[in-house]
Amino acid sequence: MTHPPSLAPRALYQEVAELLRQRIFSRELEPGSWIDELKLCADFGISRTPLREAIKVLATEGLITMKVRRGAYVTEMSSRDVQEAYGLLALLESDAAAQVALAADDKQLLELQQLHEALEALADVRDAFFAANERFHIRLLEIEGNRWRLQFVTDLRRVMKLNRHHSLFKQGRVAESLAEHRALMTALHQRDAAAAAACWRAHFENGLAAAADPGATAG
Amino acid sequence: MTHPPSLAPRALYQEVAELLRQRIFSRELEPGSWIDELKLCADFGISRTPLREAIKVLATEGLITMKVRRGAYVTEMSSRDVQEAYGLLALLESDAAAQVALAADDKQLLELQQLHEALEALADVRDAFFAANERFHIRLLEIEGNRWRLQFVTDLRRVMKLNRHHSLFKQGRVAESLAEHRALMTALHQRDAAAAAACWRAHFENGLAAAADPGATAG
DNA sequence: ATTCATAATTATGAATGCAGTCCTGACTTA
DNA sequence: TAAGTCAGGACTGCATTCATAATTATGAAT
Repeated sequence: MTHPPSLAPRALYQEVAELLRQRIFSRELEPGSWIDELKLCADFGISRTPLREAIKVLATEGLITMKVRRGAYVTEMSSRDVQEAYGLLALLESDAAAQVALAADDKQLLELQQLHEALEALADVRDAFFAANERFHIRLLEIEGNRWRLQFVTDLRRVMKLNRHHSLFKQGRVAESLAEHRALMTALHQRDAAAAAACWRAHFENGLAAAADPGATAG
Repeated sequence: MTHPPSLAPRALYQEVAELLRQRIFSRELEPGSWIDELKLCADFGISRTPLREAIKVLATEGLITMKVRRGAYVTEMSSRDVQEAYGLLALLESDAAAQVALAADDKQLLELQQLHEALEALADVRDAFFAANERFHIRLLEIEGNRWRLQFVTDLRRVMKLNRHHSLFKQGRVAESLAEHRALMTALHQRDAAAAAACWRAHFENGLAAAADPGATAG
C-alpha cells in the first residue's frame, strides 16, 4: 500500500475507493455480487476501517448498495436505471455544449479540436477510441466550467459502466459517432449554441438507440 | 440515540449524517468552520467510527470538505458555486416539468394541484411556505420518476442551503413565486411541455435575480 | 524583544477488539 | 419425508486502542 508521495496526497480511503471502482468496472466485482470485506482487506493489505469508509463513499455515488446488517453489494442497474441515467447525460452534456458554444474562447475550442482530431485518428483502436471519446466529453464539461455538472456527469458515467450495454460506441457506431462529433465541432466553431445542443443531444439519442437495438451491438 | 423501530432501520452512520446535515443547515456548524469530531461524538453519544463514516458521506455530497491530516470543514459556497448550482437546478427541474407535462396521469396532476393549493394557503407563513414549496418541487421530480435527477436535485438543494442567499423565496418574492407556480400548473394541465419548461425555467431565473439583487431580499 | 528550536499536547488516521445479528446446517419431531 | 428448531459459525457494526502527523507552547539564542 505504498504509493508515490504525490503533491496532493490522497487519503487512504480515497485510494481504496478508486481501487474498488476499478474492480467493479473490470467486472472482478460483478453487479449484484456481495462485497467480501475481509477478502478485500487482505487483498489491499489494509484494515476494515478505511475499506468500510471507501464502501460508504461508493454507496453515496451509487456504485454500491448497502443492506443493513447484510453487507454491501455492487449495484445492479435495471434497464430503466440505464435509460434514466442516459437521459440525464444527454440533458447535462447537450446543455454544456450550448454553453461552450457561447462562452468558450478560441484557445479552448482549439483544444477541443485537437482532442477531436486525436479521436478521429483512433477510430480503429477500440479501447483507445473509447478513452479518447471519454476525454473529449469530459474536457467539454471542464471548459464549460460548472463543477456540479462535471461531478454529476462523472458519477453518471461511472454508474453507466456497471451495465454491459454501455458499450455504446464499441461496436459499429464509430463512424456515426465521429460524424456527430464533427457536427458538434462545426457548431462550436460557428458559435451556434442551439445547433451544438441539438447535435449533441442527437449524439446521445443515437447512442441509446444503438444500445437498445441488439443488432447494432452484436458485432 | 434511541429512535423509533422503523421498518427500514437506518444504519447509525446514516442517522448521524442526517444529524450533521441538520446542524449545518441550522448554522450550528457554520460554513468554513472546523468539525470537532470529539465534541460531536460526545454530543451524539457515539464513537468516532460512525461519525467519521457520516462525515465521508457528507463530503461526497459536497456539504463537507476534507483536508488530509487536517480534518473536516463545512463547505463554503462561493457566489460562483451558488450560481452554478442554481443554473443546474433550473436545467434539471425545468426539464422535469416538461416530462411531467407529457407523461403524468391525471391523478398525479391532481396531487400537484393539491400541493399547489396548499402552497397558496401558506403564502403568509414563511417557514411553512418554504417547506411546502420544497415539497412541491420534490414531488414534481418524484412524479417525473428519474431517480438520478431526484438525487442530484436533492444534493444541489442541500448545498444551496449552505448559502444564506438561498433565501430566494423568503422575502418579497412570494407573490411572484406563486404566480409562476400557477403558470406551471396551467401549462401542466394543458399538457404543454414547452410552456411548462419555459415558465419553470423563468421561475428559477427570477429567483436568482431576486437573490442577486440586495434590495429584493432586504425586506 | 523577536525568532528559532524543541518539547508537549492534541487530533487525525488506521488497526484491533468485541458484541449482536444473520445465516447455515444438523437434528428433532410430526 | 418434510417442516421446524436450535446450536454453531460467520460477518457486520460500533467501540476502543494505537501510531503518527500537526499544532501549540515553552525556552533558548540572537
